[in-house]
Amino acid sequence: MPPSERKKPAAENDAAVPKAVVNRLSLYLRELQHLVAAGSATTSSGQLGQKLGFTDAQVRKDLAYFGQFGYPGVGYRCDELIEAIRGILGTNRHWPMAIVGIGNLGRALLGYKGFSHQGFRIVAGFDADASKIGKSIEGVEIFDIAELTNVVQQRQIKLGVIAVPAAAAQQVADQLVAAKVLGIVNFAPVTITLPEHVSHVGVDLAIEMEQIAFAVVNRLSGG
Amino acid sequence: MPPSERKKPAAENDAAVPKAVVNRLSLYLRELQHLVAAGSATTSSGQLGQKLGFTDAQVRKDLAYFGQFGYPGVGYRCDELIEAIRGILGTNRHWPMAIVGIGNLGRALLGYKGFSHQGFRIVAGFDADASKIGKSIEGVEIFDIAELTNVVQQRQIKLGVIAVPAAAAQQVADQLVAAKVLGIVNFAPVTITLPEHVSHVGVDLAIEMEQIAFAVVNRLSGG
DNA sequence: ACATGTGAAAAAATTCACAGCA
DNA sequence: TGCTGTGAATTTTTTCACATGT
Repeated sequence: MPPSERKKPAAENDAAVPKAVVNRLSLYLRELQHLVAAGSATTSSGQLGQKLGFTDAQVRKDLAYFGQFGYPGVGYRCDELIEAIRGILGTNRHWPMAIVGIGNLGRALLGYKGFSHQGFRIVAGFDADASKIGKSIEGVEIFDIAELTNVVQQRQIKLGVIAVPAAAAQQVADQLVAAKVLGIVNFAPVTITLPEHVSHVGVDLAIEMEQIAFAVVNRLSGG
Repeated sequence: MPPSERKKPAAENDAAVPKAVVNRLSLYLRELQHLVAAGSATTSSGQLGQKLGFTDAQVRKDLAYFGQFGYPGVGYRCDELIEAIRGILGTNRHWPMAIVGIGNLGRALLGYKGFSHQGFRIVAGFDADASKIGKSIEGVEIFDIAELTNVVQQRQIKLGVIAVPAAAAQQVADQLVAAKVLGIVNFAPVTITLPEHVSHVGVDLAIEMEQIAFAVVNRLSGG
């Protein structure tokens, strides 16, 4: 019998969960999946923390936001903790998603293998370039961006990924919001403005490089 | 006369600068460059913060880690602050870099236009696949990964980008370290272990999607 | 008048340290 | 014994609020 929620109804309105905690949760999940692939059945906060560069207390405190998942004196059963974290993150559900902008980055995202394991399925691509429309790339149909609202509704798309140039990003974001996606990941190097009820995450490849440059210039090893 | 450093020698050993501060610095820089492109000569902590969703005090405190860059009663001169931040981040230098792994993502990175504006120049690609070696993609020569050490030294490559499958990432990281790169950006979905003196940043596309899933499931709008 | 820069206060996140259970 | 879960202490980060400079 898994101790899934000996106390807390997993993600109650207790307190706002810091974004950093959610990010670490994803790292724990990734590490747990590697552990299972390597044949481990159980692990501990100490082992998990060591692999990722966190303290054992941090691992336990992070999990404590959501419930009690371990066995005192023993540790955590990997498969149970994986399922618990997937439930918390929502990656045990199906997430139909669309990529908008089929340039170099858009194509790379269409072919990325890592999404399917966490419930993300790319069910449409969009572009304004007539030479791409109607084609199928990596098994995904590419539509005219003018069809976005229709296709998002027909295919029940919940998440949109913006991979267009900066100048077009806000307009694409507006179209995705109008089509009623629930969340947006923005790869364009610009800040987009969205209504409160639409979640978003921004990823800027140049900014990641800038972080490494700073770390090097200041001789830091941080990750 | 810019007030560049009325007090602090920009990035002294005062105190460790939080990673979150450095990340926001990159966002300020991006926003300032958009402001200049839009014709603004000056801005203020309030305006900058509003565009990015931070308070004015936060913007000022972040900059205060590195010196005094503003004019009381006036604000900041965009061009001066841009140069100051570029100096802090180190993006006013030249950063020869290499992409290891010329799959979908590697190719997208080779063609990414956003790097050159911040001093990053891709001067080599590496792959183990004989059909790619010797070719030129997006104007970048692709070498056999066995040549990594030689090429890194010949071309004075300072940063390495890992875009290989998870199973090969640690080995590639070790090769980059042996070739004496100063920093590594890892796109493989695995935690890599590096010596203390090599800086690193990890970017996992699936984890970014997981963050959006969590935000949606918990009806958050955070970015 | 207006916006910076900065001590002081407040809030948040992390680490400590130990009771309790397997 | 070994490891979790968690209050308490500590450290870090953010916000406040105002003296200072233009």
